[in-house]
Order: sequence, then structure tokens, then C-alpha cells
Amino acid sequence: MASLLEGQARPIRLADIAKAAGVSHGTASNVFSRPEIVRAEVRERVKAVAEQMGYAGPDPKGRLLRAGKVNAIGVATTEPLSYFFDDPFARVMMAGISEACDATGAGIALVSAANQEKLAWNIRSALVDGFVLFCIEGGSRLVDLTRERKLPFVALELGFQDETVSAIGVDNVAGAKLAARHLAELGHRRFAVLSLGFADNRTGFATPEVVRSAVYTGTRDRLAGYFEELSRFGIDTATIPVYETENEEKSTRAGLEAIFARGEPPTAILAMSDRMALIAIDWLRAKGLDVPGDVSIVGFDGVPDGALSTPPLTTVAQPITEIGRRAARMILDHDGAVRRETMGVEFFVRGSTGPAPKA
Amino acid sequence: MASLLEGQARPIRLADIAKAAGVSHGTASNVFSRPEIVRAEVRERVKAVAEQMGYAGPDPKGRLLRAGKVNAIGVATTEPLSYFFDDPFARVMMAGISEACDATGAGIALVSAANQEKLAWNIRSALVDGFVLFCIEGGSRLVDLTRERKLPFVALELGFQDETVSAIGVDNVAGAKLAARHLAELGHRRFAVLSLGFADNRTGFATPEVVRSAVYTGTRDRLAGYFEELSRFGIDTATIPVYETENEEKSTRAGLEAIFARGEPPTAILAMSDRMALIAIDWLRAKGLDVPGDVSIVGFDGVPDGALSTPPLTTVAQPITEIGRRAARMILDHDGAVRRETMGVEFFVRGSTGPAPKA
DNA sequence: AGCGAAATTTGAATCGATCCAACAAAAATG
DNA sequence: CATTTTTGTTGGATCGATTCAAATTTCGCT
Repeated sequence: MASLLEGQARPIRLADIAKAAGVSHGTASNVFSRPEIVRAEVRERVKAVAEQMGYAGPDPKGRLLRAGKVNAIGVATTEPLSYFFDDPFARVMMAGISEACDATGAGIALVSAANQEKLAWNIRSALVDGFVLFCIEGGSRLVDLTRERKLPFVALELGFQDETVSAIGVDNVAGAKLAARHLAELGHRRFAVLSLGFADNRTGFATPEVVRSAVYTGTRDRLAGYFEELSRFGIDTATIPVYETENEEKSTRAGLEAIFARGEPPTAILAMSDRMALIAIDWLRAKGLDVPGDVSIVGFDGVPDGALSTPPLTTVAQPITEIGRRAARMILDHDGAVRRETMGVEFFVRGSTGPAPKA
Repeated sequence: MASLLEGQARPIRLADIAKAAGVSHGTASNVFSRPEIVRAEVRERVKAVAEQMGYAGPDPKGRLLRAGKVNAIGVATTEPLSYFFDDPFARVMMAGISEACDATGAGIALVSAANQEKLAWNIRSALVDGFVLFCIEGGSRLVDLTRERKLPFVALELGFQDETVSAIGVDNVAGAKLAARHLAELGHRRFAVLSLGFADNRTGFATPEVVRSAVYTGTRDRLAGYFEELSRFGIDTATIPVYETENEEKSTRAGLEAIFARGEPPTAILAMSDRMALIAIDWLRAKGLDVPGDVSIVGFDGVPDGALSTPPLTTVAQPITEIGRRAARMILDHDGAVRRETMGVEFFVRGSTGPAPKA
């Protein structure tokens, strides 16, 4: 009885087993971690004692300190945890990361937090061997926070000037050009851009000034790609409205309102994410505008949902799963080097784009 | 130079900082964990030394051992890790778990493994305060493995006789009855059941013997609910084919083949998961059969995809998110008690069910 | 029985922090 | 100025394991 109550109060340690079985803790440890080097008789005795005392097996907390390696990678974002399961882009990315982790038996720790302070704490105290960072809104702070841990980490999206951080992303300029050329070739001449952020916490029409001082160079590059290609077709890019959203419902709808409130509405929308593109399709339909009859839309990302929408989305597809796989592997077999990989994109022409309406 | 190389070889510990700054390790620790109790002058000096030596801050591995609490819950399954991001049921469940974790700032560790041995190892060495178990195929082994850790855990789906394990699930009998009654009232008289497993690694038509000796009582209960309600309508349940699948594509299609290969095909299918129901809709369409014109189908789960299929799926909806929330909370504020919660279900009549075809 | 080799076992050291009782120094009080 | 109180600092103990060189036991063989 008494022993039962004591058991409740303080979990049994390996040392307790050793003492009870009359062996050193070295031997007791071996019984669990390398049973083959312990004499059978002793091994069974120790195991019996452990069983009888209700020992839970070597506590990973203790083992960890000695071993040093956690065998898990952290995946962090500034969004709430549910982002990993809700967002289509994140989900495909996680599938790639999962694959790489499954292959080596590593675990995944999801790190996030409601507010800044908790995020900092969670990053600081995450039990992981390295991080994969979802660098969306607030990505630069996430990088700073993570850097402090002095663990290997990879930023998804090479949205940073900073060449000292490992990153994997796509060729934004090339992808954007593909999208722009496609629309220009269909005869479109009046454009609008639904843009990702150039810096944190911004929303609204982006001025050239904002673009020039962009923190997120990925956003800047996509815009540069759009503009460069459109110029080639003789289009005056200075007049194209570029609306910065937070890549979610509210600001995207606000952006569309703002864009269509101006005179001469666009016949083509370049969206820097499928998310925004899909929201745009929905918004346009609600306004009674036909896609692609009245307005054509091109997305960016290549999430599975894009193929299922009505009309299906024409988009610049990133090799999302492959990016995830590589990111995870970069952490798993980290060699101390900083790597920056740029992946190619594919262009999927589907139903959301068509010839420019006859004016 | 030398110090730089040494720094590479062995990460700097708090003790190194303490020595270099000429304070005790106790004080050095306080500088980081309770800065307010250290004299400003000392605090700044220690911080400066830490910064200069490239200290990464208190290592959570060390802290953990003292603190005892990880502040993360493990979510485990026998499926590969990608299951959490691919499977609609899992995703909604994870959203609920995420919510509860976000609220308390806890992290989520995903635990899984390709093979049995690795799974055992991963469960044994997961750094978590408790587990939420996805008890699908192989659930009983997962429970056994987890029990050994002597940490709090909750089984999702009260698929176990074992009243000593905490679990959250739905009222399977009531849910099944709802589905059966709906179809019976629509005039259906010839049924087939796409069943979940009664025990591990089984597939094919289930005999009454198999049903009687079910390991997964959740499956048994759903079947019992179906049968009880159908009997009430004077239907001879003994003739109803019950095909056990592994709740995935292959075995479900095999089941449909087998069911429709028999004489007198069913006009109504009771599927114990939306997954199977959706696969069935697809299979039937491919066979040229109309849903619900020729065959009606009722699912079970209430995943979001069911609302988007063509036709949208009539189904028994579990409060999945709420189950996830509660499961996580059960671990987060664990009080040592074993809890078994049974949640109610809702019945959504959508487009996959209609009147029985005139024979 | 005696001897060296092989197989086991031991116990101190280590991993990297936090906690806390005891002590010291400075400040407040009589 | 002596005494109490407050504030800051110290260093040993602890969390729960693993590791490894050294000590011990066992075994095979003559």
C-alpha cells in the first residue's frame, strides 16, 4: 500500500530499480538500452523488478540530456497551429516534410503561438534538432528568433535578402513572367495585382516607394517579373494597381473592392497566391462578373484546391511537396553549410483565364 | 581564433558564461530566467559576456530535466505522418486539438512511424506530457505501447472495451440508427454495409463470429445500431452483407466489387466512414449507377469534403472539432482520473440518399 | 590448480540547466 | 551606532539518464 502511494508521488527512476535489484545503475541502464551485453540472469531479474515496481522505462527527458539529439524537427510559423491543417499550401508542404521525416523516423514538432511573447518562448524552448520556418507574414522576426537558438534552420520562400540564412524557394521572377506573358498573349491590357506583403503589417495600394524598400524580396521579385514581362508588350506598368493583402479573406476582398472602385476595371488579375485568386473568383462571381469571360485570373502556388474550383485555376505551380522534402532533409542531414536552393516552377493553364473581352 | 574553434566544437553552456563573467552559475541562471532579481549592473555584464561568447540561451534540454514538463502533447497514430495533413477526418480533429493547444501555448508533437519497431521507439522516446491517440487500424497496440509510458493519454473513438483507458467518442449506436432509419423510411429494403475493422488486419465479409469477437467495439456498435433499426422495419439483417475494409481506396473498392458481384444488389449502402462512402459514390458512378437514383449512400463522420462531393453526402456527423478540443484539454489539464466521454451526433440529410428505386 | 582471455559489472563523470537554503552586503530602523 | 530588514549572491543538490575506463568475474585450457 505504502509503496503504491509513494509511487504516485514520485515516479520510479532507473536508480530505484538498480538499487532494488542490487545492481549498479550502469547495469540497470544497459538492461534497457543494450540488453544483449547483460547476462541473461541479471537482465531478467532487473526486468522483473522494473515490472513489479511499475517502472515506465528510461525517461526520454534524462536520455535526451546525455544524447543531445532529439530526433525531431520543429516547424514554425507565426500563424495559429491550425494553419498547418487548414491552409492548402501549408498542408502540401507538410506532406513533403512528413515524407522526409518518416523516411528517417524523425518526429515533427509544431511550433507557433498566439502572441509575440509566447512565440519567442516557444521557439526558445522547442525540443528539436532544427527548424523549418514558414516565412509568411512576420517571417523576418521568426528568423531572428530562430537564429538565436543556434540550431540549423531553413526558411521556406527565399524572401530574404539575407544570404546567411539557408532557404528554399522558387524562381519568383520566372514564375511571374509566365503568368504575365500568358495574359498578355491572350490580349489583356488592363491589369491589377493582388500582392503579398512587401513588409509586415501592411495592406492597401503599394507605392513604388514601398516596393523599393521591400523586406520580402519574394514579393518584390514576383512584381518585378509581372512588370518586366508586361512592359515587353508595351503595357504601361506604372498605371497598374498593386494591392497588398495579408493573403486572407478580409484584406483580399477589400483589395478587390478598391481595385474595382477605380475607373476602367481590369480584365486580368495577377494574384500572388492561389488563396487570393480563389477568393477573387468567388468575389467576382458574387459581383456578377464572369471568370474568365469578363475577368481572367492567374494564381501562384499550385495548391490542389486550385484544380477543383469552378472554373479551375490557371496558376504558377511551385513544387511544394519537393520543397518540403528538401527542407526537412536539409535539417535532418545538416552539415553546417548555408544552402540556398531555387526551384523551378510550372505553369498550369486551366479555366480561369481566357481571351480579353472585346472592348 | 582558438576560442572560435572551440566554440564550434562544443556549444557554450551557462556555466561557461558564469565563469567568464565571474559570477556563480546560480546567478547566471537567474539572469536568463528571472532577470528582475539580479542587480542591473551584474545582469548587463553577464548578458554582454553571453552575447560576446555566442551563447544560445539556456538549453531547453537542460531546463526540461529540472522542470519535468515539456509543454507539448503528442498526437500518435499508426499511419504515416502525412496522415495528419491528408486525411479529412484527421485534419478536422487536429484543428480542434490545435485550438486547445493554442489557447494554453502548448506545442504539438506528431508521433508516428513506418514500422512497428520504430513506432514503439518513437512512442517511448517522445518528449511530451501526454498523448492523444488516433485509434484506427492498429489502435489496440498503440494503446498498449502508450500505456507503458505511464503518461496521461486519451484514445479517440471509444473503440475499446477497456474501461481503464480515457477515451472520447460518439454514440455509435444512436448514430447508426439514424442512418438506418433514414434509409428504411425512404423505402429501401436491400442493404449492404461497408464496415470498419472488427479487429486488426482483417478484410472481407464479416461473419457473425467475427462481429461477436470484435476488438473494436465501436465498429460492432455501429453495426448493432444499423441492424437493430432495420429489424424494426422487418428487414432480415442476417442476409445483409457486411464487408470489412481498411478504410482506404483499395479494400473499399474490393468490397464494392464483392457486394455487387452477389445476386440482388443493394439499393442502399451504409458506410461506417465518409471516406468509404465517398469512394463508393465514385465507384458507383464509374459503374454507371446513379446516386441516389439507383443506390443511396449514407456515410459516417461528417467531414467537410462530404458537403462538397457530387452528390453531397448524407451522413452521421460527429462533432469532430469538439472531440479534438476536449481530448487535448483532457491531457493539458489532466487530473489523474480516467474519463470516458460520449458525444452526440447529428444527422445531415444531403444529396446521396433518395427513395428506393421502384423494383 | 593456475593462467590469460573474454565477458560482465561497477561507479564516477557527464549532459545543462534550476532550485533553494545559507550567507553577505546594503539599506532601513530605533 | 547597533540591530533588523531587505536585497543579492553563492554553491551544493537535483532532475534521470548514458558512458567508459577500470575492476571483477567467468570461462577455457593446460
